[in-house]
Amino acid sequence: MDQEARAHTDHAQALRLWLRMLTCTQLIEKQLRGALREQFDTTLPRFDLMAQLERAPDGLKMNELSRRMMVTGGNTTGITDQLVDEGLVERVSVQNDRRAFCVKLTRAGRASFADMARAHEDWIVQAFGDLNERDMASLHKLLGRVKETVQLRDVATTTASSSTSTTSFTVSASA
Amino acid sequence: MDQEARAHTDHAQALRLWLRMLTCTQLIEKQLRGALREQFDTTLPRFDLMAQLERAPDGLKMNELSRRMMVTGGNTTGITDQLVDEGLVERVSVQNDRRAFCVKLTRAGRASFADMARAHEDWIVQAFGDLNERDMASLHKLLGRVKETVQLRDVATTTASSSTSTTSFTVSASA
DNA sequence: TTAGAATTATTTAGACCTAAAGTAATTGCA
DNA sequence: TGCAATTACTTTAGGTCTAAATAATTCTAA
Repeated sequence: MDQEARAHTDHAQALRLWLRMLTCTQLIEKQLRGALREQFDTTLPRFDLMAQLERAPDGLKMNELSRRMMVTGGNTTGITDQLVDEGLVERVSVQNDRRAFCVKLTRAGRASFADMARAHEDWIVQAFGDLNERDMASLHKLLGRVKETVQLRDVATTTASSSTSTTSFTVSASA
Repeated sequence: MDQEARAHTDHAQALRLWLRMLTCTQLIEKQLRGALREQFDTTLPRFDLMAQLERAPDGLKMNELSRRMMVTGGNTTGITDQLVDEGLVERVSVQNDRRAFCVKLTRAGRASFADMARAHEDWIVQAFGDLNERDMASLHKLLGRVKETVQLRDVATTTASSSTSTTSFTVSASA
């Protein structure tokens, strides 16, 4: 009975926590989206793609770019197409693999991103402006544990669903 | 110089924190989306809409429903249409205001939601499974402060943008 | 009372995103 | 070598989401 009561509280607590986390993320995303639109006439996914490329000066292959953005490949294709049309990004063919492209920021892309990144940084700093360094560190750490838990689960489920009825060897080999 | 160095660290810290928070949310959302699809052949927005109605037994007007779901009205119209077609939700006309509808779960909708809510609860509890009650309380509290900060900013910007160059009277009147 | 402002919901155009299927190139292996 | 499996990317179909425009109703104030 005591145990059941505690279990019940835990569930409600976890649900409340999830709702709050979702709300925070959505509010911040909404603000970023609006500000990017107003001040730079662009969108969050386009900014995200360019941010990934900025961190990878040698460029990224499409599949790696999709993985880092946590979106599907088809989606990445579309956004890359736009940015290529606008001259902010370029597809470079890869030596020894004619299937793959390496996507890079152009000079114009780097310049454009630099402007946006400055503003973006300010927006984020303001969003967490009520927290001091210790608070941020603590939040970062707690979220790190959540991330680990969920990532493990993610790997487990995708492995399980992509290999129905296998030996333990196959599972450990693919993991 | 010392101050500049600290400011720089703060910025990087806030950015890392934001990226981690975004990643966590996206991972959990992705898992929920997949599970709802596999086990109940439905989607996250549909589930969210029904969850809002479950918490409001008297039903909600479309604009209030949109506000709570934090999406635009047009979006809510589309999802509501689907659920009405499937008999899970109903639009009831409102007394004294022929513009408005009150959206409610039907009996079938409540039953359907009850099943999904049980599973949803388990998924969320698992996502935060590595945290004990104290961790969750601490995370909840920190996110609460972030939420307050961002919500204040949100109100400020929407108010400002909807009233260009006005007297302070007009601002306070529309707020 | 009545014109204009505000509110409520929907429609529209377009971007985003996914899952699944399709195309082309590469690798592995018998 | 030949061919199956894999890999890289794109295309397609359909749901989601936004911002802006539209239509209907209600409110407000002269």
